[in-house]
Amino acid sequence: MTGTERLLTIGEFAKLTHLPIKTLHHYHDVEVLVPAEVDAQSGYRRYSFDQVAAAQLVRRLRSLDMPLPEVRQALAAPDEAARNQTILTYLARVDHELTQAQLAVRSLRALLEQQSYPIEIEHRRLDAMPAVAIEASVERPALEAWCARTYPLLDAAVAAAGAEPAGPGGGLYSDEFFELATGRVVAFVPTTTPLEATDSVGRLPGEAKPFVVPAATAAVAVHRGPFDELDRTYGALGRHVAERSLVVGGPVRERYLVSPADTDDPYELRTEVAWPIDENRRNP
Amino acid sequence: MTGTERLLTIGEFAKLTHLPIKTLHHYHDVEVLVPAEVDAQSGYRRYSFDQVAAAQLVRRLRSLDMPLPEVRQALAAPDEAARNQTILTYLARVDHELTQAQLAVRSLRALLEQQSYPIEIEHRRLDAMPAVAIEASVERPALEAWCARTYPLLDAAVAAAGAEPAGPGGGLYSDEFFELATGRVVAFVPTTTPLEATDSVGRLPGEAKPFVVPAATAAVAVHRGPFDELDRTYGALGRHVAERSLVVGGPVRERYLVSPADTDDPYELRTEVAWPIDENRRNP
DNA sequence: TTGCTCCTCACGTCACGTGAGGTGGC
DNA sequence: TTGCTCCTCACGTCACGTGAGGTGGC
Repeated sequence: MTGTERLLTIGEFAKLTHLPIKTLHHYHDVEVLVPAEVDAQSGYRRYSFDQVAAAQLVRRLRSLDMPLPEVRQALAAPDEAARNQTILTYLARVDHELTQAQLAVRSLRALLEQQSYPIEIEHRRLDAMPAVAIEASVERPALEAWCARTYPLLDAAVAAAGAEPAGPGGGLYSDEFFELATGRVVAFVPTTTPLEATDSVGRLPGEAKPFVVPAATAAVAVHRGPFDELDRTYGALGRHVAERSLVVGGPVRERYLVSPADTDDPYELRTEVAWPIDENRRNP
Repeated sequence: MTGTERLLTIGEFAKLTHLPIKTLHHYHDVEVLVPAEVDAQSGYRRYSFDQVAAAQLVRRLRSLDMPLPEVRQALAAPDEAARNQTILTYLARVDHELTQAQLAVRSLRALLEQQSYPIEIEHRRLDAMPAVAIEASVERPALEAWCARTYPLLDAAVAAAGAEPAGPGGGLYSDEFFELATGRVVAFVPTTTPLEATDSVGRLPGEAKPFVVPAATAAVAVHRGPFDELDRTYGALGRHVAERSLVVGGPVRERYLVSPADTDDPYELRTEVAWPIDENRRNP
């Protein structure tokens, strides 16, 4: 019996942690779980008992699909409080995604049972609107989080300018956003009067800028329900436009009549989708 | 205006369905969504309006992580009823997994908050037990489903033999099962008396065979809670055994004192884990 | 005619899993 | 000494994503 604790072979460690050997190899490669000791001659990995707890944590985090780089960071946290904070933040994200997924299941069941409402489309003249806007290149999966950050900034900018919002916020979506899954998005909040560009320090904080949502004629429909069902409304609008050989006249715009800021129930959401058309031209 | 409906370019189709062009390419490659028409000269893909609904279904199924081969099968179903059945079956699976994931989140939160109970280990002599058993090579992720199928078969076999179960069912788990994530598993249900091998037709239905769970001395602990937290108990047992330089004497065995057949709440589950040890030998 | 859209092909990514072929340890 | 455990290395998998380099369509 020496003072040094017994070390475990990779096979023993696998049995204790319920992590397959090949997975442990991988975690060594990417430095998520580095063995306490590696035999210089044979290359045999040896793990300490103290690594069992870490390995079990990795297994749990991976079962919740935390990416390995994030797992590595969590394990490398300076103290337990910091580590727990990282993990709890991630768990909040997972919680939210699980709720979304459950809604998606419900939604798909409803779709299969033909419970979906008919989509009504009308043509409407949209007047130009003064607004405050933030523009960015956004990746599709990050859109929701981006909006959650951006609209409060816009509201703050409107308030800071001493103005009033003139209606619900909205967004313009470039074609690339849909075709390449990443592209320009303009988020705007309309104002009663046009704002001037920053003429005194702090007038429009952050990236917010005065903006005019251009006038347009558009095919318009109101989408009811969660954002990830928007494809149904887009499909109906696109079909409507294409069947009539109408020419698209600019980026699609959405207005958030009932937004996530107004309700927690995705089925209460109301989104106006406007598909601008060029009245002076037709497709052959 | 001809009788043929207008077809959509891939860009238009992407916009309507919210599927990126690159993803549509991939779905063409693997024949999940084959364009209605492909221009022989240019290779340009053309999609029909009728494909929009299918594409939206694919998007929804993929957002729920249905593998593409399954998506293809669902779309290829002979009629709508068959298609819906396939999808609903999958949705039930997803529902279950989402619930499990939510439990995993809760469990991890509890772990971080140190809410875990202490694990008590005792050494115990386990007598040999007559039983009925089914043996198979099982992959780790499929274990739960395999057990759900197998134990009812064993119960039926015991009943068919006119015998009585002599206690809760259990399993023997080979080392490869843990180390390679796939290996031999024996599921058994103990019987009051030894059964004879099939001596009349139908005596022991299916793959069920008479079996004797060998006697052993073991370090034993009772695990409380969901199966995917079993690594905690395995870690404690493994540490206990290794620290005392005990030699492992055969496959780990579990007994399902309170099993999923008895409760729907994973926190009510009780699993006895026995780690056999060889009393006549010691590690150096 | 000029952009713009679309094309193919090869390679990258993420987290492993799957052998092949070979060596170390009790 | 014989298995058994463990090793590395290269390649495969799944569902795309990322350029490079090039052509078609209005």
